[in-house]
Amino acid sequence: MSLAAHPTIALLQSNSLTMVVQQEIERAILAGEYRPGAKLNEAALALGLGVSRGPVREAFRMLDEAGLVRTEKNRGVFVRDIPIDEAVEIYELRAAMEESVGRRLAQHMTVAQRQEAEAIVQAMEEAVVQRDANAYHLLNLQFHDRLVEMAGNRKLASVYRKLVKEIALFRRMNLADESLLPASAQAHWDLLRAIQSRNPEAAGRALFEHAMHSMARMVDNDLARRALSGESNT
Amino acid sequence: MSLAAHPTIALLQSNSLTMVVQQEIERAILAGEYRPGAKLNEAALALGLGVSRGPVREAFRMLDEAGLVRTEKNRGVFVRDIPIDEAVEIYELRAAMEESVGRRLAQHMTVAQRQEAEAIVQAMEEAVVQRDANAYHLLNLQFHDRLVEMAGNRKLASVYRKLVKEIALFRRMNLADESLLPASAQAHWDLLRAIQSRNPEAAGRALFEHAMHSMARMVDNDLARRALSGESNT
DNA sequence: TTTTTGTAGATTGTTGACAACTTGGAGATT
DNA sequence: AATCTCCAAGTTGTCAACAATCTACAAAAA
Repeated sequence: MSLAAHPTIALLQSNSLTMVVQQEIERAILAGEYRPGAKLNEAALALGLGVSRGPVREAFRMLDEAGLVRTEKNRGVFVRDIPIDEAVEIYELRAAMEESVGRRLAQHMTVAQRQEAEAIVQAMEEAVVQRDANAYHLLNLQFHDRLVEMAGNRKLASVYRKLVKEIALFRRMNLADESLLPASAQAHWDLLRAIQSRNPEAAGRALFEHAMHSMARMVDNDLARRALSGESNT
Repeated sequence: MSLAAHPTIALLQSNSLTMVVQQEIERAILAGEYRPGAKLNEAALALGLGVSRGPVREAFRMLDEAGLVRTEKNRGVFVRDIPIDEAVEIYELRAAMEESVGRRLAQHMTVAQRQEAEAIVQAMEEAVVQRDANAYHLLNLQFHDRLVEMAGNRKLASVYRKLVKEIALFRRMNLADESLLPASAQAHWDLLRAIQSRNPEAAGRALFEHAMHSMARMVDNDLARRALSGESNT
């Protein structure tokens, strides 16, 4: 029986109810269907998904460990509200990881990989022309995700993706100013050029600076928004 | 009611049964009471801890997400057996993080922090004199953990600690050759000197190289052991 | 009015029971 | 002997009920 496990079989094997529930709640959170800080009601979720509370609770424990929700004993589970300080910390960590990615890619990136990355940046250019900030944002995520994966360190890729999910929770992460998109697209061509230079230090530094730059933009956005809405901190 | 919550109260609040169970299983795994690959029996654990299977299952989901166990549907939960490839990946990621730590420490480490770190290395020297490889190992872990914490990025510290736990699962991680300890202690003085130089790049590189060096030693150890016991791969 | 106390309803924490699945072996078949 | 089939025991997956806790509101006290 050494049939290469049929995909459907693998699907059924990994899909305990808990897994399905976990993925669904995670999807809903990342899609913004629950606001940061919102309370997740066990019984209501269980009812909505047609399962009992057991699997929902198990899914909660996974999401808690992953940093997407926070649990208060006897009070419930809440979508995490990432404070700006933590968002900054995540960006800094991510920058360090991307630097490492840049170094590795400068040494090992294949032609096919470079072409794939170029295709994504090309698509970003089109999103810029069409003034589609949302599409641009998704392509941007995809670009960096692909680079990280191409670096060939699965553990790094896995941690990176968890960080990206947490960042997505940051309240004001969202909409980049449309006028900045053209420059941003160009910056991604520059990243590819730096990698193509085959100079690990230069490529690493380029990706590092790029990440720190986008952190700075996030902080600016946050400060501006905070000033507008007259909030104080958090 | 702004009494600073009494510690005991805080304790009881954070300690649902699930948390207690999770910590206990984690402790047992990291203490080596269960071999990598060993099966964890839900009912037996629940009985042993005096709780029902629910909290045990929830703890399993947390440990799975943390990478300490692996779950196979309908078959059970097993202590993860980290393959050498993944151990290498973790070391590489850790090296990138430590480089970042070194840079930050070179810029911000206080005198008190430096003295604390020096005290740890001093204790390492004593462990060397006493040929206490176990104590040395613990001090080594503590040294790096403190440096990471001193860098001031809590997210980085949290991810770092998770990586250290996973590495601890690697079968052949353990016992450093006793004859290598003196040189290793000296290497830690060198790390502190590099940080003290206030040159971020140099300090980062020093910590990076140190981490990569200990990865290389681990790989060598693994190869040697594998050759001895006539295994092939995994 | 303001604060405190008490209580009902809602929610979470935990448990035990049942269903579904896997595993290992006894007996049948080749 | 080797292989197959089937079954029983053990284990995990899921559920529903009960216990413990929190929350909100109304009534009582200051």
